[in-house]
Amino acid sequence: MLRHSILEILPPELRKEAAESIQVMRFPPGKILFSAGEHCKGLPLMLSGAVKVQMTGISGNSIVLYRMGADDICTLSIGCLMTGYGYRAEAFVEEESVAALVPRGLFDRLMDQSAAFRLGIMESYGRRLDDLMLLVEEVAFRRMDERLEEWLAARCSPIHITHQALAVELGTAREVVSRLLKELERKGRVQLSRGRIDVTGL
Amino acid sequence: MLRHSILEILPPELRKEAAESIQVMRFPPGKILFSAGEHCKGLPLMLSGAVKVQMTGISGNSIVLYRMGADDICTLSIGCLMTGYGYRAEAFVEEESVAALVPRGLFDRLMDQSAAFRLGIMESYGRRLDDLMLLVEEVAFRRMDERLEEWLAARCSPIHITHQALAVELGTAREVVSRLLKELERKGRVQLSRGRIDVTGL
DNA sequence: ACACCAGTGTGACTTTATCACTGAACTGGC
DNA sequence: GCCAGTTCAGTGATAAAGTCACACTGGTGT
Repeated sequence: MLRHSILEILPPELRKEAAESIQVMRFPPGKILFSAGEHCKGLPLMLSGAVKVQMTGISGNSIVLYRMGADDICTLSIGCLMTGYGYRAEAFVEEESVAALVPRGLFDRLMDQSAAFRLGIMESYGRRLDDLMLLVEEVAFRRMDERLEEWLAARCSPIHITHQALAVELGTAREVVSRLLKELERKGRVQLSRGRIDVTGL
Repeated sequence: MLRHSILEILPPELRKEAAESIQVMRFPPGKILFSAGEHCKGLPLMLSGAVKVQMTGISGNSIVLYRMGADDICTLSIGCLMTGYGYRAEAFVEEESVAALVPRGLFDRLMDQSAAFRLGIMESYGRRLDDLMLLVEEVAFRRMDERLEEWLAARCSPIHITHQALAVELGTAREVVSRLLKELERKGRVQLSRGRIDVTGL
């Protein structure tokens, strides 16, 4: 417990409080950490695993905004905690994850007393901002076929995903993904089957 | 000097240090606060005015990411200061602005010793994150004609802007804006002239 | 009065999004 | 095994948006 991450380098008094008030939770893949509209119950500090954060527009379409991994603090939750508004996005556990749920009071004390904790927070914010800026640029200006090929090239070959899920990754429509993939298959670059893409050469 | 904002509620010792090490600067409209690739020289804390932050993609197209106003701290600069990387975007002064340039050392001390300052930082980050998430959704899923009409409706009538600049606001191409505006003019909703749009009814 | 140039208009074409529907592949029950 | 229900994938038709190329126009300065 509390073996990892930012929390292990706290000064002794804080470590004690942390050990007492922090809830460490384990989330299985598929679990929804929070959904849109919901209110924040505590600040998740990721100790391990992978969580994707995605958002659904008024149109009903969704897009993956970014992913959180070990040592990330959920910046979205900080915002919700501060403002009291509900979440604007939803978080979906992709790989078995362990997260420490930091209550508000402790969070404030940590911010007050640990420079290392503050640094961790700032880094998480920085990463998120960067991710989102890059995403805006991608979505606004880059071509779909390029983005799709990059996405495919970035993972290892038997990729298990549906066209619908891939469309959410890229922020487009399922049909668009289907057509582009079919085109790639015609060119002999991938091989398609239900729920699976084999990359044969990019 | 230091009459405003977060800085006026600091404890006395910090106020003194702040007054000594902070440079208050005045920027005229049109001035570029920083551009892409540049390195961060100090943390701008906006005291008044308006600055727009925009980014240019590899394609050469640009998009306005968000705007900063009074009491905003430039979150992008925090990231640059921490990581040492250059800016990914550029900041353009729209209205005469006054900003306090906080050096790194003072920033760390402020974070350490002022809860109010920390809160201000977190709020700025929260706003930015929110702005960007909303923008991603807009760009990815919403129709251009709707977005254009909303943009027009949100300001008061003789709007002085070129189609090119409007395209950057919305993250699209100049031609698209020209055509949509022409269409609106045909419908009698706006009246177009060089560098100017009169909204006659939306 | 003329040259120059930023700003605008538009045709032709490509890419992407949307709608509507078909069929194919898995699932669970019987 | 066979069938019904469901999820996933393919595709035509059409509309919206982006790209490229080029013409025109209104203002500026000389």
